[in-house]
Amino acid sequence: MADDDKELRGFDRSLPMALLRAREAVMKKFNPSLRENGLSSQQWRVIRALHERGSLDITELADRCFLLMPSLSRIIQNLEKRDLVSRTQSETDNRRSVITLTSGGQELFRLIAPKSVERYNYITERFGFGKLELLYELLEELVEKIEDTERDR
Amino acid sequence: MADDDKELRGFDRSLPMALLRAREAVMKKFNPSLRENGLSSQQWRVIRALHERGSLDITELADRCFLLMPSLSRIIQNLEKRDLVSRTQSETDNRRSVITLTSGGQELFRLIAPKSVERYNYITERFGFGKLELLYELLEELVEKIEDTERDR
DNA sequence: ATTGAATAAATAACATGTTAACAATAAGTA
DNA sequence: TACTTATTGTTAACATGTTATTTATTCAAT
Repeated sequence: MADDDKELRGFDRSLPMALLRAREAVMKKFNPSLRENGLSSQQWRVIRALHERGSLDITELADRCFLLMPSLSRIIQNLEKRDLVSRTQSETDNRRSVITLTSGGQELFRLIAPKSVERYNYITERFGFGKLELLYELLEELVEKIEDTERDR
Repeated sequence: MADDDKELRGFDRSLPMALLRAREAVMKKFNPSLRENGLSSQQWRVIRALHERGSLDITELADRCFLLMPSLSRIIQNLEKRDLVSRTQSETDNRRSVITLTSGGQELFRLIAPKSVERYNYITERFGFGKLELLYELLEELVEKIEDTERDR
C-alpha cells in the first residue's frame, strides 16, 4: 500500500476542479450584486477586510485577502482613484503604506454587505448548517495536514 | 428563523475564501512540476482533458476544463504554436474546430502525470481516504443544492 | 430558397494571477 | 560608520478571467 500508483483520476474527481466548481457555484449569484456596484470580487475582499480590521498595511492586506502583492498594488491604486480607500505613510517605517476605508468606501460596504449575508443564509438553508460547518472543518483540516508537513515532500 | 440576518461572518469563515485556500494548498506543490515543463495549470487541464477523451471540440473542452471560451481560445493558440495540440476542422460543422493532442503533447502528459498521481497519493495519505471521499461528496452536494434551485433566488 | 434566430469560435478591452526585477528604506554586522 | 542583507512596495511582462462584441456558419420557419 506504500505507493499505490493508480491511474490519474478522472477529471470530475480532481480535487482542484471540485474546489473550483464549488467556489464558482457559491459566488455565482453574488457576483452580480458586486458588478452592479462596479466591484470585482477581489476589490470586495479588500473592502471587506478593511472594514473588519480598520486600517491595514499592504502586506497584511495581501495576506488576509489572499492576494499577491502585484495584484493588490493595482487594486489599491484603482480603489484610491475612486476615493473608496485612502493611503497614509507609516510614521515608524517609511516603506509602509497604511490603507483605510474612506467614508465612501464604508458606505459602499454597508450597501453590499446585506447581499452577502443574504447569500449565506440561502446557502445555509439549502445545504444545511451542520453540513456547512462540517465542510469548513474538513477544508481547514485538509490545509493543515498538507501544509504542516510540506517540508518532507 | 426565517431570515436569520446575522453579521457578515469573519473573513476566515468565508466560504469562497476557505475553498480558495484549500485549492491553493492542494496545488501548491504540484505547480512547480508544471512550470518546470513550461505549463500553466490551465494548460495542463486542457492537455489532461484531451488525453482522457481523445479529441474534443473547443466548446466541450471549455466545459470540461471549466474555462471560458476567450481564455481557452488563447490557450489553444499557445499550445498549437508549441506543437502540443493540433486543430482539425469538423466535417459536419464548419464552425467547429476539433482539438487533438499531438505525439509531443502525449509525451508531455506521460512525463507530468506521475507527479500528479504522486501528489494525490500524498494528500490521501495525510488527510485520509475516507475524509477525502466525504469532502468530494459534500462539495458535489453543495453545488447541486445551490444550483438546482438557482431559479428562485 | 430566404429570411431570421441560434450557435461556434475569435477578438477587444480591461482586471487579475504570476514570476521576475527594481527602488527605497530598514536592520544587521564588521 | 560603512557595507551588506532583508523588507516593503512598485513596475514589467505575459497568461488568464471576464464581459461585450463580431464573424461565420448552421438551423428553423416560413
